[in-house]
Amino acid sequence: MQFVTFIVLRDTINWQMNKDNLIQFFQDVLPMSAAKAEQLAEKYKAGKIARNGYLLKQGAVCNESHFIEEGIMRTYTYDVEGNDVTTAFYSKKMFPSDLLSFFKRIPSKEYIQALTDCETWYITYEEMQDNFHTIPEFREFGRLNIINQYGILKQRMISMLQETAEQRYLSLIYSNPEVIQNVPLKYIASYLGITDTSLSRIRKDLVRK
Amino acid sequence: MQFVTFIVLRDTINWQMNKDNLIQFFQDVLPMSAAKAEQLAEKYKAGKIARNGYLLKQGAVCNESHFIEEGIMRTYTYDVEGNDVTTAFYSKKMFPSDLLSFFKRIPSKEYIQALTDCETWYITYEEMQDNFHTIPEFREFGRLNIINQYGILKQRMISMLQETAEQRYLSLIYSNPEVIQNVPLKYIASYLGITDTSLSRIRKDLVRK
DNA sequence: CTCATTTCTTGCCATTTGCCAAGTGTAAGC
DNA sequence: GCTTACACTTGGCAAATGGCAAGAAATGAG
Repeated sequence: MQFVTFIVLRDTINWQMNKDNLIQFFQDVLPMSAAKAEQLAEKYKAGKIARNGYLLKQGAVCNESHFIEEGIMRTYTYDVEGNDVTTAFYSKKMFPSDLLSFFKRIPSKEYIQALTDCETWYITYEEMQDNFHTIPEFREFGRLNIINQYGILKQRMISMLQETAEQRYLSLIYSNPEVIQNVPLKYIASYLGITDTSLSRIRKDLVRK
Repeated sequence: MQFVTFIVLRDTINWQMNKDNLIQFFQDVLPMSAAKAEQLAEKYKAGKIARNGYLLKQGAVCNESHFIEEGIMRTYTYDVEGNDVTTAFYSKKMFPSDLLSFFKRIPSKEYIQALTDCETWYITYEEMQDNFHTIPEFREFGRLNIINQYGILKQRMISMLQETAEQRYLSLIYSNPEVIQNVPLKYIASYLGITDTSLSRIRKDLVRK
């Protein structure tokens, strides 16, 4: 319903997404002038993925790097028993992508799925390579962005080592409240490394406290 | 004892480490001629860290990128309760480093400690930056190496999500048998995300099987 | 609106793991 | 040799989590 309203507005007043979030993101990752950030942003095109659609499927080579303007996505794979395992959630201003597949040009092991209707800014691998070669700031941004992704992943791994499922759940609420509102509990549970049954109990206990 | 013998050899017959492992590593990460790989390897210097010594301490900026020729290291931090949490083990042909600290020039949150006497090849941040600017293959190697580290970390996180502690222990034995032989059980346990008591029991059960 | 499906909760019981403490074995220093 | 750490194992019990199944609640399709 919300999305329908949005479409109407779009058609009626010729609304279009602006790149402010993207531009700001460049500047947050790597200090640069607004003009330079706008120059980088110009390379990105608008994309849309409908709810339950896929940005990437297992076996395909990830060929686009997306920045989420609006919506929520998740990445997941299947474990040896065939269970669906959510490895990450992405919302506004995040970069859903299989870096390994994208940069090494190898088939991805995971799916990237839209959990709500999504709008993104994206650039293809070839375009990114071109820009890497011709714009030093782009190259540097790309490198720092990978490092940041690495840092996020590392933090997540440490939290798996040393925090209880309840603490991890609270951290997720704090860092990504949108996800809690919009995502089925079973996905959140597998992201936390527990079953949906256990997560349901954890939530019950939290209400009591 | 082994190490003492080694020193004697070194002094007696003027033995010196050769860079074959390092050269091979460059070629494994990024296809290139042997001559080019040797050129990159020339930039690296020999380093030694004695058992229980530190390659990096919390609060310091990681300023060297090491490749392990011989020995075992671990990275660890302290959690909120002050417990020592091992986040990774490194042995031959691996890259112990805090990438986040190294590339973003920020204080590290972790310690990198030698668990045995170690020999490495290393390069400083400044040297690496110079080489990035002047040798395209070095830049490309650096980027792919980061991506590979990201892939390793991701695989480890997925294993935390979907495997039991026993499976993770067996995987570690398979992938890094040296570690099992040389590292106190408590470090291995915290790496696996369990207590040393639990790991001891898991080992007992494995013997029975 | 109705029906079917999915999502979420709950109870029961088994398994895993944690916590604490005692005990054994081993290596290093005096 | 003796003592002192340290590493590892083991037992007992508590807490966390999983597996299974039933049922309630919410959602979606027609």
